Amino acid sequence: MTETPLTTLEYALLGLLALASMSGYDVHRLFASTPLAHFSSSPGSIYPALKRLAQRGLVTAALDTSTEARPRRVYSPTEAGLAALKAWLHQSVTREEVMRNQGAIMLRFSLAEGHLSPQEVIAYLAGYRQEVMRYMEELAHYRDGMGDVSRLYEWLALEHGRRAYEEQVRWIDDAMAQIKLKHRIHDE
Amino acid sequence: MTETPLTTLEYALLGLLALASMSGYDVHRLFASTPLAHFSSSPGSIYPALKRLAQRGLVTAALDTSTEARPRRVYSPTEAGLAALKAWLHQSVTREEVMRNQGAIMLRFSLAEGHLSPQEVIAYLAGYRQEVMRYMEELAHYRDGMGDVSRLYEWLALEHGRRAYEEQVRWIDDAMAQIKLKHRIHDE
DNA sequence: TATCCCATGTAACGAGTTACATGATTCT
DNA sequence: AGAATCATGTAACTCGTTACATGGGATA
Repeated sequence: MTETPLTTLEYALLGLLALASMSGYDVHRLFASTPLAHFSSSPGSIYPALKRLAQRGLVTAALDTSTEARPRRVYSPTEAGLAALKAWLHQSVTREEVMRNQGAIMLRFSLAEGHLSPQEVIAYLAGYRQEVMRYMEELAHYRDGMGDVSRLYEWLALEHGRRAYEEQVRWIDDAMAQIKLKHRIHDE
Repeated sequence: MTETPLTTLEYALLGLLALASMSGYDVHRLFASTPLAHFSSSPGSIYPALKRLAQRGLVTAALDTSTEARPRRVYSPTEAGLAALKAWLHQSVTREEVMRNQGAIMLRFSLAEGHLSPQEVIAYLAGYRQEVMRYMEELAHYRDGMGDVSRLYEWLALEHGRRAYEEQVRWIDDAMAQIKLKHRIHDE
């Protein structure tokens, strides 16, 4: 097998279609109107991605020839598609993602509804927190090696990054608390 | 002319070479060791990018045949290269960048040293602040339209974004204060 | 002797962007 | 009547990623 993994966009599409079957144009409108995950709404990215998913057998297209001038292709995930989505949602946050693919981390989180149990989501966030903390230590170590603050702008840029990660940890803590509250989960 | 703009990576290279002439391998080591701007350190991205810059006449390569086994190609920016860098550094932050290219914003800031006056950097940050505020208003508007908090994870994800932008504003304010302090610039 | 690091590159591939194309329907 | 919107797609292009190639010097 050794199947190549899907792109972030493909997983996003899979997650959306799991929420509700829709056409490529529906996806386009969603991406154009939603500020959440910032994917491009260009047809040149969406339609080919849907096609790829269909070729892999992860989604099926139902032709809606009812009222429309052009037949709308309404996509739904297949069993294999749902399985792939779930497998992806179960992946814990990696250091790599913390550094350069923060979008994927939040995408998995926001698509977890209905696929992961509250306990699993909390475990996911706990892993996320750990990776952020680990990376922040590394950043601090690097900054210590920097020594003088001769180049102010560079130092401030580093501080910018550090603060962003700090804020992430605060958010994680609050998010975990809210999820626990909603589902009446207690520590220990 | 209608020259196509450079990629973020190419501007980063130009900015680094303006700080100090170096070879592709030096860049590789820098990218591999520095957590700052997270570019890939793979040779497949760096060497072709340097080549493109050379073809455009923005950098020149000096062959260092002194002691090395293989001749090192040490790159330096040309006059045209420095001009292109400066033009880029003078670009103010756009809404587009705030949404999906935050890295470029900070890259320009951290490379401004020696190219922009403190006043210009402060103006840059002020523009940055304005765009973030504007975008945050849009986010708030969108969230109000969301209404119920039935889908907790989606709501929390949105909150994550909002907080990140809030933190950015706080950082901008602190950064501006520090720069003003250092250069003894007073308001009004 | 063998393996790692220096230092350069190339080749294949994939995915996203931009721009274009089509044609019906609804708004002005 | 003309413009914008719905709804689909394709083609060219560019850039970055991965993997491979080379070959000398240093290290074990």
